[in-house]
Amino acid sequence: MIRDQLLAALHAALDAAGFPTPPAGVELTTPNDPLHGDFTTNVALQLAKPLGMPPREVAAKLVVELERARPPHLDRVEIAGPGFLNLHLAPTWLHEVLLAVVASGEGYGHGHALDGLRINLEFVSANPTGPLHAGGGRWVAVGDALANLLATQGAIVHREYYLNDAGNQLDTFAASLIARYRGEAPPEDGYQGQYVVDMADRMRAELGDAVTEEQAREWGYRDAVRGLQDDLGRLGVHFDTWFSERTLHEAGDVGRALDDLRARGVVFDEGGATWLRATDFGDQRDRVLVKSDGSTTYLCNDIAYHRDKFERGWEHLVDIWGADHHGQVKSLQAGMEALGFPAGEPEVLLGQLVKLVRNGEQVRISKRTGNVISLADILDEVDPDVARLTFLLQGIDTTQTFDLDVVTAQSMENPVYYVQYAHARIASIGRKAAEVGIPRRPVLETSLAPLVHDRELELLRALEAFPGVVAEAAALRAPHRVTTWVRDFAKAFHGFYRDCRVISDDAAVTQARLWLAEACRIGLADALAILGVHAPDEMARIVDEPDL
RNA sequence: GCGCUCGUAGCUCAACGGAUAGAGCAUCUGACUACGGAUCAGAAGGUUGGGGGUUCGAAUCCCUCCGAGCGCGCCA
Repeated sequence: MIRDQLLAALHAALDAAGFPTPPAGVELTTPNDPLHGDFTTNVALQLAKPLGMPPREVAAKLVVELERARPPHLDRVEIAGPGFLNLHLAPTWLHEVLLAVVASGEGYGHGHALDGLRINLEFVSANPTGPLHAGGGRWVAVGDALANLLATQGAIVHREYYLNDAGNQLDTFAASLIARYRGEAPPEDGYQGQYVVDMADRMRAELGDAVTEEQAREWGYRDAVRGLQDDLGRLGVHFDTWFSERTLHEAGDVGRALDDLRARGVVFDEGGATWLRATDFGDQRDRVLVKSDGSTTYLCNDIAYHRDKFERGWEHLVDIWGADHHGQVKSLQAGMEALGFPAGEPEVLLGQLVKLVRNGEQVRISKRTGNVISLADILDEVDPDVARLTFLLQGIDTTQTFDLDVVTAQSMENPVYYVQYAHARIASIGRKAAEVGIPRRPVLETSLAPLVHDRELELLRALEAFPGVVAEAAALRAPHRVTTWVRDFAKAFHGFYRDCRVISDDAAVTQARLWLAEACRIGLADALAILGVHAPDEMARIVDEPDL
């Protein structure tokens, strides 16, 4: 595309002027301010020092060469500020962007950086001891969007949920459930939440009055998993694999992982326990794998689990964890490296937790103490699209403040509707055009020359930038960058809609703008698809209450 | 004490090492006989926690101090 052509022209200009290519390569970016041109490069600044020349002088020589070679669409080159080279292009280059968008359709913006890479993405993995809590929704939304994002770059992405169904959390939970079932208080360190009482009632309705502790354990586990799947279903998230920790033990995989580690000489016995030489692989201290009572630690099981992921054919592992688990990252990676897997596997994305606020005060959530605001509670009050986008508004490395009052009371003001409204408006324009008998002619028979308004060019510039935004968001594992782009893009569209009437008496302008609208629709739909948010063709009309 | 992640407008958050740090909300002022007003235009709002350093250029990288959250088990 145009970027490649301009880069080639820049390299040619460097050659012609007798300048070397900067070690970091030639950077060609789009300036924030349109007054600074369509593209800008800092090569002159990068070369000034090694060449021992003032940057503006370097730039001047490059301008001469560029004007001689004249890459396509180039209108003029300006030297600005300390030595930036600003390339101003004719609007025709943006018309080519429109054609590219329309030609790619729903796949516009996708890249190939991860072509064919088999990625296993594990996220959520909350214990099957109760419903997902409101803050857990963050990992649902972020994980699913990240999976979509990695897939746009050609990766084969597998969504996986790990069920800790073998540990003592489940024992504690079962003890709490049977206690409630018998009308007793749960153990002191058990699960105090009201939802356990509700579960006990359901269990009685289903299984009768003679439930044993073992039956309660199984029923409670199944019911909790069913509840998790319901919650995820309401957000439209589907996991390809629900991996049960039990099956790992039953298949003997934990033992095999240990055998592997022993064979590799990376463990030692001390104090009746078996230790991993984790410090040899960068961990702060060595770690216990087998306790003196013969049982394996969580770490040991987790190593076996991640080893299993590789054995199932996944080439790269990505885990999304809450930041409260960051202390385990190095240990797991040390264990995996000790097994001979590449350093840095699994790639762990640490997400800061969600701070829930209600009535201006922080709500501490704990399944144990029973202070639970569940994701389902949120979804009872707001649209799933609102919930998803709310969690996708910001990067995961900062704590998110989720104000329940604001999110519910101002649900209608959520940015998701602003974006969806832009999409619905485009569909509405299409309906209107059909209504007044103006069919859209084939794009290749349409002159795009009428598209010269600032609003129109702004939209096309944003569309041109979209593939880069997606590629970068994928590389940085930052789905919120797509959110930022689509909000800005919707804003640009609403401005265009206001200033540029699509359907008018001017047939040529109408045709060009119908195609521009279609390109915008594609951009909005592509971005929303990554975020897992619906792109509706129409929205319920809001009827304002008259002021009293 | 050690480690990880942070600190940006009143609030919630953006910003590839680039040019005058941007949005939304809240506040104030305006805009509909036309494709959906869930919209648009404008105003106001900042010493990017403080201080050093690297760089042509720092919110971004390095050091230090202050502050916040989280973690430092033969728990899971």
